Amino acid sequence: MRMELDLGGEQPLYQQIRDQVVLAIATGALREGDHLPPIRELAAEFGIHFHTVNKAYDLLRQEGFIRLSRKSGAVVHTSRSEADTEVWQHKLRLVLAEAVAKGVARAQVEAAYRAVLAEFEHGSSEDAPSQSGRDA
Amino acid sequence: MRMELDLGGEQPLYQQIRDQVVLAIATGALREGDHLPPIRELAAEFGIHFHTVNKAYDLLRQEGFIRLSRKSGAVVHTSRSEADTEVWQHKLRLVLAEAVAKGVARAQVEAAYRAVLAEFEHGSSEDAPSQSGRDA
DNA sequence: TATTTGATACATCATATATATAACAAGTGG
DNA sequence: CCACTTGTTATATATATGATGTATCAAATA
Repeated sequence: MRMELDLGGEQPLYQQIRDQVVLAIATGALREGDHLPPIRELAAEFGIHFHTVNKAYDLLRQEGFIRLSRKSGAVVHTSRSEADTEVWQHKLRLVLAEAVAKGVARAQVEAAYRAVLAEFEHGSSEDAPSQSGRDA
Repeated sequence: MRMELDLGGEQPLYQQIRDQVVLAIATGALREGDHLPPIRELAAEFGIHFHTVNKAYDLLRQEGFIRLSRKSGAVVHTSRSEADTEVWQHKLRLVLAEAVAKGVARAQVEAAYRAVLAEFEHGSSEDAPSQSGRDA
């Protein structure tokens, strides 16, 4: 997976990493069982400290997106039962509120919604192979 | 409008205030021309410093949701040309990515989406929604 | 003039972010 | 056994952000 970080951006680096991974999972660039790069390796790639990457990975683990172990490193873990739906539903409500409050037409909101879901429609078996770190 | 702040919460107070106002506008609780409470008054109501409220109002002004003046105070300003669509579209993409990455069924995402938009349907202008919605 | 309004300019304190260095623990392979 | 990689943890430091405190200013108004 390719990742882009905005050094000196408004958003924290660990949050950016976390978001990129979530997006990669949603688009299918990362799938169940895929390995994320080791924290030191990813840190070196971006020229940041491994603690920052570690924080991002730890956050992803807390949210249930990956599993961490000294044995297998960071592994994508998508098979999740219905968990905290309130979290993303609240975020969805807020972002839609922003659009509506800004007077964006419902049709345009709908179009954006469809476009995003279409982007995340990676069926079940296609996509490009994930070339990240090591892989089994 | 009623507002609830989570003191000591994870999110900054000024961000919470900003979000509450945006939500109020989306739901129709706040409309074009409505006045927000003076910063000192709102600060006193929540027991926080007026600087915090001032920061929230300033953020809302930057985003174009309200207008500030010593004359009229803080006034809701919804009639706005569709400008930065990239901002909320990017947020929408991320929040939908979270849901998809967590394995939430598309039907459930759709239901949440419909429910939120229905909540924001305060019979203003815009285009009518496809009346094929159902409950969550 | 006195009051209300947002706007600013300082300051302090606490927390968050990011880096730096070091060490530890578990697993792998020469 | 030893070297290496992996995530994990512990300090420490520097900077940025969040929130408060105090004070003042500027424009509008009663």
